[in-house]
Amino acid sequence: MSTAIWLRLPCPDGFSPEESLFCGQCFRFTQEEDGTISGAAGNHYIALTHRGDSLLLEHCPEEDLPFWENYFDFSTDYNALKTLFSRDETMALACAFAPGIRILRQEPWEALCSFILSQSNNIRRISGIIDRLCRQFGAPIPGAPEGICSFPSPEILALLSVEDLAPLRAGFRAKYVLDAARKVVSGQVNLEFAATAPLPQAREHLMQIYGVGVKVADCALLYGLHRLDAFPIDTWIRKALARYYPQGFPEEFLPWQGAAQQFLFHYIRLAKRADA
DNA sequence: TGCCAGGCCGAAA
DNA sequence: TTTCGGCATGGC
Repeated sequence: MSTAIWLRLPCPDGFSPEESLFCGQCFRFTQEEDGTISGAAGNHYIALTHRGDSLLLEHCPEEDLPFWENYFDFSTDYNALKTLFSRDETMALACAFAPGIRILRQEPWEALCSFILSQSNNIRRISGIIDRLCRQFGAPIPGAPEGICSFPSPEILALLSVEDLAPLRAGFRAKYVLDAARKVVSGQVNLEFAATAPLPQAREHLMQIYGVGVKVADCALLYGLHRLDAFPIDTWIRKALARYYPQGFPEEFLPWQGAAQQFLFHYIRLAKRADA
């Protein structure tokens, strides 16, 4: 019988791993009945339990702690953001619904690829496709349970064909992933440029990829490059904007409208408020 | 069983 | 410029 080695990672007041990991911004985590959450980001694996003001990390190498601190964006003051957002009535409800949400700092390629696969798809199936993608073309993560693999690099995917991706059952999205991988590897698409360019140029740059439109580009910018000014508008957000913000989303949220969108998305989608 | 999903592309009007 | 069908697949 093995003895678990636990590391304690203090977390900011109000942070919720459940709300952050299961609000539709990443697709590689699951939760057991006992509350344990496990999953992978990039080539890092984690199994965690939330206890008070800390995360208890099982079998986590100490050198991984900075990665997860950064991943959960512990350095950003979300209480200040929620205070700002809550000046608006609907956003106040959204922030109260899941106050523990944080915008995860995902790896740029992984986020881009994941949201290419997300289009016209549901979260459950997206998770399945990404799981098969990692198992097929990623590498085993040291210390992780068998079958938990890293997210495959664009260099690996760029060499594959649509036929190679058939086992993923990604449908028409497979050719989009390959085009993205090839353009990233060739340098035609530069994710570092997208991180710093003005939002319109960053969008346009990513939209060179076949199968990447405004929505997917903004998801890559928000979730992969932590550009909180990017504003992914999907079906739910479109409904919410039409219903609650016919005059447009509050301008004062502009620099952080992507973060605001995440609270709203989760609230509208789960509370079904758009049709209420 | 049928609807629809964190969209996008390309043709037609 | 706007509208709309098609695209693959499988949760619910």
